[in-house]
Amino acid sequence: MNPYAYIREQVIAIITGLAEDGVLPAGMDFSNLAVEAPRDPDHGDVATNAALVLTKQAKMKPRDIATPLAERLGALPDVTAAEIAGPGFINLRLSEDFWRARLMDVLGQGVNYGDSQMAAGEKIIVEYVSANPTGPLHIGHVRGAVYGDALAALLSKVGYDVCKEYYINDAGSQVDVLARSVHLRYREALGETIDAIPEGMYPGDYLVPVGEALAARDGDKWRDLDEADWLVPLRRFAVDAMMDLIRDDLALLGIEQSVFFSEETLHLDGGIDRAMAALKAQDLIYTGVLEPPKGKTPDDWEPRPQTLFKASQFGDDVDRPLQKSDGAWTYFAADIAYHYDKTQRGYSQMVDVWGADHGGYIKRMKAAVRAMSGEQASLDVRLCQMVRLLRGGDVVQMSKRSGTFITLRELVDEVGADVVRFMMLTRKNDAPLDFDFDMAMEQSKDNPVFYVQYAHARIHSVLRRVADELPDLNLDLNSLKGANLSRLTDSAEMDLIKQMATWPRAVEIAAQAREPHRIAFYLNELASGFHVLWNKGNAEPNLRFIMEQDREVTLARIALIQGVALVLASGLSLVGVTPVERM
RNA sequence: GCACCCGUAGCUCAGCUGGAUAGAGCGUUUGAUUCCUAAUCAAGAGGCCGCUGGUUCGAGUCCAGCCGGGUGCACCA
Repeated sequence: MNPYAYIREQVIAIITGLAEDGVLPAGMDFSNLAVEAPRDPDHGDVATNAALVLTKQAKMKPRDIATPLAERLGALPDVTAAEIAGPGFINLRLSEDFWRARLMDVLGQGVNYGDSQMAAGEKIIVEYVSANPTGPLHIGHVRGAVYGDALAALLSKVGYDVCKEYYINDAGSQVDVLARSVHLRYREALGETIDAIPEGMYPGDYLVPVGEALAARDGDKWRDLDEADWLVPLRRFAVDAMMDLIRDDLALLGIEQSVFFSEETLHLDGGIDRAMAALKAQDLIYTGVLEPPKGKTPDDWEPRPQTLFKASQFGDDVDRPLQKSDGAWTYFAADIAYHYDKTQRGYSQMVDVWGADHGGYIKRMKAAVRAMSGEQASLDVRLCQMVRLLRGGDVVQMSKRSGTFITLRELVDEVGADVVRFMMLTRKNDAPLDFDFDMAMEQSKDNPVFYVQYAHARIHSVLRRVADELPDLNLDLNSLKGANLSRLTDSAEMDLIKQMATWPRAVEIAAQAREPHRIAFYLNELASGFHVLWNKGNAEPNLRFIMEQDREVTLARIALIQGVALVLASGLSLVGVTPVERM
């Protein structure tokens, strides 16, 4: 149960009752009515702003609303105190048994605790990574990959039917360059000496095995042909090889997308034509000449008629070209077709995860989605800001040209997938992030991953120990559900239960905001709550988890920390981090 | 020149979509280890929430305008 949602229902029921009794006007709008935890715990367990938000509608003073409301709230069985505070807040204290019942929720639902029906099976598509298939993934891709994957998991948790998708840019000129680079490596594999990789080709060693594989499969079949004869088949071969590489890279982070959508298919099977026809049918395409960009005009600027999409009708700054001067479709046209395809597949909610350098592209893409779906579909673009690598306090400079960029594989090899995933979620996605190698390697509370994992491992350490010391005590979940939780009375114990009780709400808020980093922050706080209780046991031996002379209290405390372990484990798996049991 | 993102403690950042006396970690000062993992915990100091107006019972949060930082700006992907 989500205690805040539950109390909110009670508040609304009471207000409705008061309206029936003529104390308050009927038919008021409750959309702004909030029930949440007050910042200051001294103000109670939950607080509601009901009297404040209704004051205008009811044409009554906040306190005149709050007084009868608080009176009836105070009479609820779960409420031990209801007081009016400040400008008209009502602060409620809930009974300890109410909170203890929340621990039962956790034990009863296990890792499913916190699942929500917020989205009730709605379809949503999350597209992320979508790196060009021209080489292995590097550090710049990692953040979007982790963010997108964690977001997808979070959306599933609240009931969405999520499709995780990768858009393969396999139709542009960069894959021609890839094919030529592979042809070069192929000739090399057949025994030719290649001095230096020419300017404008991909120099990376990762293409050496691709050339070798091609030679092994096809022999010298392609060696002496004209480029026109090998470009298309080699492009396909090379892209497939790169996608295998990329899938392997993603697997290192535990990321597995279900659909890999090829841009090329849109060109081949008429997908672009269909999308363009849909726009044309609404008279949103025309031929025109764009103004030169303000500020710095490109040197080779010349006015030329182009096929344009009326993006400005849908909130974009200017209309956008769909065809290049040579008549070929622009990337934007293909992108429109790709999103059109998503709508045709039944997705009216789309999330795209992009790098911050694509920020200027958002308006036109959202405009296109709105236009071609007749305002039925919406696109949400989440930008991930840059990641700076720090080592020894210095920024690690990276440049593709000098070959000093760090690959995803190198990063995972050095610090491990768990650390990479968690660290990438310690900032909200639209804030720049510093990834500090020294902190990532640190095995202390400086490292947030270890801090949370340590709490989980510590709990399992206790569980092992109690099994050892009290072997006849039954610790399975059913026995724990029978524990006498009224033996949990210490403030640190109750605080921990209250923290667990906020998990369902934390999940929903994070999903609504599409901010999985909130999960990482929640886990840090829950881990902290556990460490506090642990240390309290150090100072006061009667607060330890294992009390050999008092099996009843031991069982209750084991139930408590088992609950914490369950929430930690489900939160960690939500962000894709292993809940280790031993460290 | 325009668009988007950011500006909160010495540093790095949260702040639950408008709530009460603005929080955490690092760093700093002080303290806790015969004890279930001290890989941890407790306490103190530290603030013009970039600036100025506006909206209202109430603004770090919303709006406008400035200032400062980042990203991007026909046909490339």
